[in-house]
Amino acid sequence: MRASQYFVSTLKEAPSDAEIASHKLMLRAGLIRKVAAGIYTYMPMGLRVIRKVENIVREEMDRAGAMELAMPMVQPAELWQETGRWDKMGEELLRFKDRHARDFALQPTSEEVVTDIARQELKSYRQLPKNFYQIQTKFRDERRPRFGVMRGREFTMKDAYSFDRDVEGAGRSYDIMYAAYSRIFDRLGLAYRAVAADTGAIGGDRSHEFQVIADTGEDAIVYCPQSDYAANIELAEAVSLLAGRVAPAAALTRTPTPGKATCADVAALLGVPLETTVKSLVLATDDVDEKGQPAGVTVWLLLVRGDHDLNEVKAGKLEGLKNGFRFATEAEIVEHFGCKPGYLGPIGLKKPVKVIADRTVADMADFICGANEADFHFTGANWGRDLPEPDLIADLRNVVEGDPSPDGKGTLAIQRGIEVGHVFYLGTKYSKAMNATFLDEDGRPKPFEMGCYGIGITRIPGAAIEQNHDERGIIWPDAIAPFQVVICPVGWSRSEAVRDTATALYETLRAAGVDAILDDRDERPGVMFADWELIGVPHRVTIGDRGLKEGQAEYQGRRDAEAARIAIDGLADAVLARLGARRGL
RNA sequence: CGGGGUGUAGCGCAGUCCGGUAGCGCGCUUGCUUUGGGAGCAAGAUGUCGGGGGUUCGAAUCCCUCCACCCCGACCA
Repeated sequence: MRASQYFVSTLKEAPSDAEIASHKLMLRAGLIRKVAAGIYTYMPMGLRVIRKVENIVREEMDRAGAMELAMPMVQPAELWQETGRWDKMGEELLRFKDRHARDFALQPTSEEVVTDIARQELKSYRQLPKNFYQIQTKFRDERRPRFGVMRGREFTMKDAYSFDRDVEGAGRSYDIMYAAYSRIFDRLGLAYRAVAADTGAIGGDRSHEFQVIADTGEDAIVYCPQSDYAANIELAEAVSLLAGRVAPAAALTRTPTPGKATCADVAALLGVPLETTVKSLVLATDDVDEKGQPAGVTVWLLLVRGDHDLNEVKAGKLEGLKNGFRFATEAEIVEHFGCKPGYLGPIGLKKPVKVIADRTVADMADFICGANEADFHFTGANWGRDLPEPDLIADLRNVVEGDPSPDGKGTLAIQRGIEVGHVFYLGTKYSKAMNATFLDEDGRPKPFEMGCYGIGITRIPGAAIEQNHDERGIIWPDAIAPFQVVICPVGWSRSEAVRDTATALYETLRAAGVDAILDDRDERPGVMFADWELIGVPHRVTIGDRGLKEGQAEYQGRRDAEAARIAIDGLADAVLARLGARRGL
């Protein structure tokens, strides 16, 4: 490609609505242009990156035995009504009517359509397993699109759906996809981690997220450097930090703590470690009777250690809370505790509440908690002696750096990550809802065991940039760079020798199958260097009269501090060798 | 959806408080000079001041209203 015939559109300053590095750099490098909130045009330079990502994904999906198809972006309401998602999904599902006033939706995912295909096409266990995938535009009408392509409304996703005859088969399909995803992210050249994830409303026990490691990631991922344990923060199991409860050593004492409403303030006032305090969180559930009518409110007191945070996902899985909970109102709190928030605790309740203690809290002795009286806390509180044992002991908190790994093999570390892939065992949720069955060996119809597997294609460039950039711009991994190498001739219009040498190198690289771009725009070197460093091309060859006089050109890797000199004699081979080293050839 | 903020040239911004008919930098066009890290000089082009309504002799500026976009939060099979 010759730059003069291509479209290079860089900006010195980023539009003010861009916040994070990847968004700013993608706009500045001319990869994307915004059309509306969360909706972007992929400019030629950006589309090259997307295509390279797609091709790697496609190759590995095909290698894993999946088959590509393309399902419609516009899907009829009828299919979505079969699974109930037409009504259950929120406004992320963009619904609209056609000219005949029939209801349609823009697909955010395609379980319904693919399950419909399966029930029509897959009649026998002999046809199983099957895995269908597509690389298709998705639409989710996010309440708040942000971060450019990281959380857009329109985006491209690779979504795959496996169909198996039984749970074991579905497990094999899942493992095949897990392995394919690992190959994909290896080839993309990104630092990533596969972590166990919460299975959400669908249930089941198999779900992994593929997270690209980046400090700016939205997700917290937990892993154990000493073992293969890895999970996202919602799921990561927090064990008790205490070996067991020790005997009480202190007397229960009502202690004045005027104006100290937080655990940190109380600990500071009393000159004790934060780890000796207990934090009280009050939740409420709205009960219903057999007829579904409102039947009062149950108030729950959740206790975590002062330095820990409540994990709402874990709380939401507990008996009594799993049908939905909310934070209690101040009126409900006063009614049950006789006190406003800030000095709440499990001792001296006005009305009964359900007490759930985190595992660590349940093992604590001589702890500090609110006295249910403004400006007072109890010190020296002990289970059994000063208050009844909790109604339930559960894992309620987020793990923190340094916690013991739940597999007992070391201590946990935490990194930030950007979710770019997700593999998920679905079971028969959709096949049962849509009556999608096949005839098994025994001649009986059985619902398909399904799995779904997504990769956020358009999110990957953003994640790659978050992970790999510097003050000058993007630093693409070779596999997804818009161009592998740029040739920068200094003095294109005034030196025939430069022109000839640069063109010869370009032709040779192209003939060797290298994705090279020749910057024949006749720009000054500073402009060329700044543009290609911003765009993030990983390799650069500079050719100028100054070097030619000495029979030399220059090579500089995007991460290199300085350029290296290369003899003109054998230039193409030397460049190919450097590209090969990075390409692993 | 709750809270906060911003809309002025392709991009970044000033001007708004205190009303007088729109400006700066970058980019763009032309010419000359320059030529290894975003060149210099000169001459130019580019605006429904987000839309609508109102007040006023006069509105980017004051008032009302609608819209778009951004940030924080909530939400995110």
